[in-house]
Amino acid sequence: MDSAQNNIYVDRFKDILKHEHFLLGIGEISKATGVSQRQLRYWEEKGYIKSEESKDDSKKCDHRHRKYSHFTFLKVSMIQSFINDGYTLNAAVQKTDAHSLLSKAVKQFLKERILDVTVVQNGYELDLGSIDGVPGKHVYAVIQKNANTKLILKDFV
Amino acid sequence: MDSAQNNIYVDRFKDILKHEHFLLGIGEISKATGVSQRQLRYWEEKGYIKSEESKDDSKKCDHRHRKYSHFTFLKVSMIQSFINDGYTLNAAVQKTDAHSLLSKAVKQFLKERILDVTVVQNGYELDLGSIDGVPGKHVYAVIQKNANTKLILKDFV
DNA sequence: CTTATTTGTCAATTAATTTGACAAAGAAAA
DNA sequence: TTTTCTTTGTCAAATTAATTGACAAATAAG
Repeated sequence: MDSAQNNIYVDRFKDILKHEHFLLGIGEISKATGVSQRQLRYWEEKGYIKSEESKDDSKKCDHRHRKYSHFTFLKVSMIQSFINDGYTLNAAVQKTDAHSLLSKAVKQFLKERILDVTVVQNGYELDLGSIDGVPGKHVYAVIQKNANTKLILKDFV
Repeated sequence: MDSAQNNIYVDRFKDILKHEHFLLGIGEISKATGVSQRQLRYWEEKGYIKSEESKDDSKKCDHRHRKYSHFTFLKVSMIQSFINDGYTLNAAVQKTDAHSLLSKAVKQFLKERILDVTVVQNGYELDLGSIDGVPGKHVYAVIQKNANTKLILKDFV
């Protein structure tokens, strides 16, 4: 992956990361979050969460299985986290909505800042690009199995 | 989110990121990747990909709907990307398997390096922690809507 | 205590997936 | 080219999973 093999894989990976968009069924959301299907349907009825069907009028055919975005999955996880700590449903939703864009920001970071990838011993090194005030260098994240991920500065040619 | 509100949300978010584990049905994988359900079943039959059912003997009950991990979703996306460019199925799988751990490395990075989150104008600032050779400072990712995500160095108290 | 919100459960219906089989298209080999 | 092997499409019958609607129970709020 250091040379020619590099772009053949990395460019595809970046492209997949950038465009990935999958939906989850109610059963999968329920299992992964611990929120029952009955709760999910009720929360949707009350407008706290949205399924693709409730967003798009063209998909509003009866008896269609609900599909949820990964964004909604995280939202449900967050609401449930607050509920587990004693918040009411309404309060949990309010707390969750206050920073609903954080998950999108993290995705934006990944899409914009993974510039390149190199293979290293037991892992990978991500090129995160330049950092303000340090010209001629890039920040790299060194990610290795059984080691703490660390950041380093290296000359960028 | 700058003060007391902070941890109430950020710690939950980090925890959710760290432990999120959802599965996808064959229909969702197929729609999101453009690979037909017939192909996915065949690829599994040939051992190129695995569903949860094919991993875990205890789940090997007949007629159960297949579930795939996000890791497998990315793998299928990658295989399809190679196939779209003219690779045979076998070659596409080989190319894909060569760096199958990259997606896990990226997840590891997120889990280990998002130390804190602060609200800024139109976005968020992620504390990515210290960087080798620059004591007393942390790297921050400033993520704003309608702006390129940038990295900055700031004193860390 | 009374009312409103939220969730569990059941039954009947509809949707989505499973398996198995056969055919057809595509790639590799003779 | 011809033959063979790999890969995918399609169909039907069976099975699993989700849908809606309703009622009851549990929980929170007034």
